[in-house]
Amino acid sequence: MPRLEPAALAEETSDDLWADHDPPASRRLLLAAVDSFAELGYHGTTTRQIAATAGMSPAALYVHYRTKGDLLFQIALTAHESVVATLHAAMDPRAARPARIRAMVYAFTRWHARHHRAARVIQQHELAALPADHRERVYALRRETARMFLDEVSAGVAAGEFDVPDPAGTTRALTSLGIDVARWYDPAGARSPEEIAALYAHLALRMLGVRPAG
Amino acid sequence: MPRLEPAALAEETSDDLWADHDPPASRRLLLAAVDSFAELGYHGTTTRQIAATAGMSPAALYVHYRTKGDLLFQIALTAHESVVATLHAAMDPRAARPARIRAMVYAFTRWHARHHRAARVIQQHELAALPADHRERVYALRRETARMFLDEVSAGVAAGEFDVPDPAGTTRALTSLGIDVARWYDPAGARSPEEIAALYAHLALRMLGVRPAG
DNA sequence: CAGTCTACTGAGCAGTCGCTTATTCTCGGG
DNA sequence: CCCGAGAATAAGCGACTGCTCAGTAGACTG
Repeated sequence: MPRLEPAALAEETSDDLWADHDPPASRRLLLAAVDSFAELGYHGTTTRQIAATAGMSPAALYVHYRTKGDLLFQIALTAHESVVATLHAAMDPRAARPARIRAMVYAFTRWHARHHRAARVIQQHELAALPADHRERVYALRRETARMFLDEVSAGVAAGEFDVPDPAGTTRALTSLGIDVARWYDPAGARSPEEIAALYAHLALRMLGVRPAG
Repeated sequence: MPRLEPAALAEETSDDLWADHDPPASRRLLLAAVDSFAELGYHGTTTRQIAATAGMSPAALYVHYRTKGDLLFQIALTAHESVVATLHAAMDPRAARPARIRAMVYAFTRWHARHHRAARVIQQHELAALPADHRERVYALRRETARMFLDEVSAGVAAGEFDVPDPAGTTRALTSLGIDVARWYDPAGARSPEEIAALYAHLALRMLGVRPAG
């Protein structure tokens, strides 16, 4: 099991995705929406539920958000931007290749465990409920994430540091592994986000054909 | 890239999950429901949509199914039973360990690509819409699937054939990888279910620390 | 040809949905 | 003390939801 530098990786990005969301009432609505969307789905959640969870009347939601879909868009945009920021922060340009991709997988996986509620909302197929232009903004961030992983893997293959017959497919598997953590992760479960992330970073290096150097 | 025996693996289970569902009208409703649930989610789908897709009046649905939730249950049960059957068929008791787990990952992954619509329905968190006893029957099948993989990995570790520091976590990763295929798989995409399955079987062996024997 | 059964439909009920509107509350500044 | 402005509410609109039910069409029985 590879050792990671927990201190260096721990706090690149804020723990609370919605920390800088003001005013407080608007933030409470967002939090309520994330929880409810994650558990019951976008269509399974009513605006009345969200408002009630936030301790407000049904109409209060429309003081802060134009529509229910607008709430979903705010969640999706914030979450995807956070993923991209987390990845950028994890990529130390001075680090060697295996260490860098390890840090990326670690950060990516840990993000999906920590923010599993938000991650569930955006990975369920309910982004289809968004208007096309909003959906496209989210997809652009998603493509950026995929590209960061693929560039790193491809460069490693070109440099002979990775042994990967199918870089695109393997990269897809790498990211898929991290994303799916949000589906099954249980805060009451045995493993912490950091333990899962460390395991997955280790598995990623194996998938890339990196011999365990020590 | 390991070679798999496509002939031996290809047709253990029927291609059509709903083949033995009679009468035809009931089957058409099921198919319509799977498509619609997969695309719009359980709560995002209306009984009128399902009936219309099946070419019937809204009330016709209730001739064949007690409730909308009953439709979801039939889908979930059929799909999960198919997964278990597919896995059992893939486990050749005479095969050596690495070949057996490779065949399991191959079959499991290919199932999730082939039946990505059904897989999406049952993996979205909408099984929560089922009554507790029905949900429990589905979860039992899911536990059986997980146990089959864990038993195989554990036995391989005990026999010294696999090099796995964390068998439970690695097994979870193995299955998670296959399940998540249903989320991103696109029939119009570059890779066939068989190609994805072969890649994932290969990656699984790497994750288990099996040296590429040839 | 009368009687029976089954698959199916048209019409609609009671309740809920997202969202709007008119009104009241709250509170800092003059 | 009153005022203006944004935050929040009560009430409710029109559309739609899952589901029901009385009734129809058509194939089978005797």
